Amino acid sequence: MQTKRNFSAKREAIYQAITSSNKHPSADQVYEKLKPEIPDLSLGTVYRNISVFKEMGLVKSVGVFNGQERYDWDTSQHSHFICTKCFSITDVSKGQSLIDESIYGLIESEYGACVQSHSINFYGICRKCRDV
Amino acid sequence: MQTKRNFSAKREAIYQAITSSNKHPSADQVYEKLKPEIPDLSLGTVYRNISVFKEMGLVKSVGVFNGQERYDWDTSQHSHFICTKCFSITDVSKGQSLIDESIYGLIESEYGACVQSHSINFYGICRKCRDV
DNA sequence: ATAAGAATTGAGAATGGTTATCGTTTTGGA
DNA sequence: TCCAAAACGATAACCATTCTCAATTCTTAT
Repeated sequence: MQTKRNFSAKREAIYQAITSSNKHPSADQVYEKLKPEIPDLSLGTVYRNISVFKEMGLVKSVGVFNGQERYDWDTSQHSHFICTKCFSITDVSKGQSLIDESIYGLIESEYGACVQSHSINFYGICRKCRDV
Repeated sequence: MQTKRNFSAKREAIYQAITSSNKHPSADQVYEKLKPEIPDLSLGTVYRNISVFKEMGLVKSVGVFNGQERYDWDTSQHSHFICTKCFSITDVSKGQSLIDESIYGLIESEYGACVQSHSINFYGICRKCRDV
């Protein structure tokens, strides 16, 4: 019954850093978070392993905000709220579908495209930034 | 009755390059498009003027795809289909709202955030790439 | 245990999109 | 015309990300 992943110590730490919160960190944020406990960690290693996670389907990109790509360990369909001031990202509408996916068929018939997924982002000012 | 913008020749050309199609070009695509007719155009000027357009509200960002920011002259609410192979961007659902904006209020009450806008992107393979 | 080969890593160089700098040119009033 | 502001080209700087490569660490068969 060996389902445990066979990750290297650093890969495991990077994966934990991403999955241990819902902050949707950038590569650099993962790096800064781990630096204290793993002083000999290289930023390149963080990027390299995030690429691995993406290929494995364990992690996906939320998008590029403020110049940095942000990552999400929750690959199920949900939306995000992005603060345009501090660029914090919050999960929204977990479990509920905000759009009727019959729109996929409409787009396919109108444009001849093959629609595979969609993303919905909300933008505004988060509570913290608003309370300043 | 002087509503004509007072754009410099190059600013006007850059604006025309963006508004004359629905391709949602990147800065570099604008530059390459104009280069033949304006040989002494600088890429920096393209970036500079797009920033001006953004500040004026004439143009907004569609997002960063394949490492390049893409721009849209149509600032009304609509969605986009992005081909994950060639990164072409197509307008979708012009005129129709795909989500119930009452969700704005729900997000605001649940997270204390101030929601100002949203974007919906569809991803897949466009007709051209599919027909290859 | 051990050796060979594969996978992983750190350090730093390279890349590429975007922004900033600066000296020059152009523009638009007074 | 004259002057200040705006816009420009060229290029350097910036910064997130990717790549390179030699060194290190795992795997696994023997």
